[in-house]
Amino acid sequence: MGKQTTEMLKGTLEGIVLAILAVSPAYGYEITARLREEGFSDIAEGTVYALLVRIEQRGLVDVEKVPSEKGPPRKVYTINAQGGAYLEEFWGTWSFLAERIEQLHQRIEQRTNEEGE
Amino acid sequence: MGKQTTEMLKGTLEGIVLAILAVSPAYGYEITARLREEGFSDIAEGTVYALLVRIEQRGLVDVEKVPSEKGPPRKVYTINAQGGAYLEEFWGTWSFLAERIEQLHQRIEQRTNEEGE
DNA sequence: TTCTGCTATTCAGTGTTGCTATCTACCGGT
DNA sequence: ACCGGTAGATAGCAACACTGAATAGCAGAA
Repeated sequence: MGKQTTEMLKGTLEGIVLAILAVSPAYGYEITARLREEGFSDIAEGTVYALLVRIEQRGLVDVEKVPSEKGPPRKVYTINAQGGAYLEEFWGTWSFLAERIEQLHQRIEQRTNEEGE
Repeated sequence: MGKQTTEMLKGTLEGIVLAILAVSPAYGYEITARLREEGFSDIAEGTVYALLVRIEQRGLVDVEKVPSEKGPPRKVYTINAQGGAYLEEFWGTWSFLAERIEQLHQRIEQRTNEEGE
């Protein structure tokens, strides 16, 4: 994965994971798998587990231990009210940023085209 | 500024500044001002200067000292070929991320609406 | 002159975050 | 008994944005 991607994920990965949990509860290993399905192919497992610990400590998710047929018990994470509020805020922040950047992008594309004419 | 915004800026602010420089060369103080105009109202000056040092050391910009009528000489930054390439990559990375997140967002909005019906 | 205010840059220290690498642990099949 | 897949935890590292303060030059007011 590019270094740019890594840095850009900072601050967004948390929201992405919460968004995934908003679709349906999941445990760490599963979340990693879903991330890969979503196209985030190279997110390290360690990263996800560390992130889950963080959002649990902040009280954004509820946790339940569920025995697994295969391997050790799973920690299933469910987004709660506080997490929902945080996610709402996340979308707001994201939209703000995305709009400004999109504007900049378009302004430059325009400039580049004008130069070419 | 919200903590979410701060974290989200990581990895994007660099691209944003390069994008601003792609529109036209500028010096630090001016860049801060432009950022505020663009809507990034609370970015600290110290942050911008530190970032400029970084991109200069990576050779993404050319620097020229220009005397100022007011205050100390200005360091005018111009984006160069390498910086242009980096910026191209930035747009790619950004588009990738923005698409995935937008997808997730829409999936959740949809789900929420279905629930309400 | 001295002080204040604006322009302009620099720097040390801090906190958050994602990555790497490694470790533990449980289970089924060979 | 061993290995591969499932599942989770952790220590150390690097990158980045923020805070707060210091430095520096010049103009006009007190």
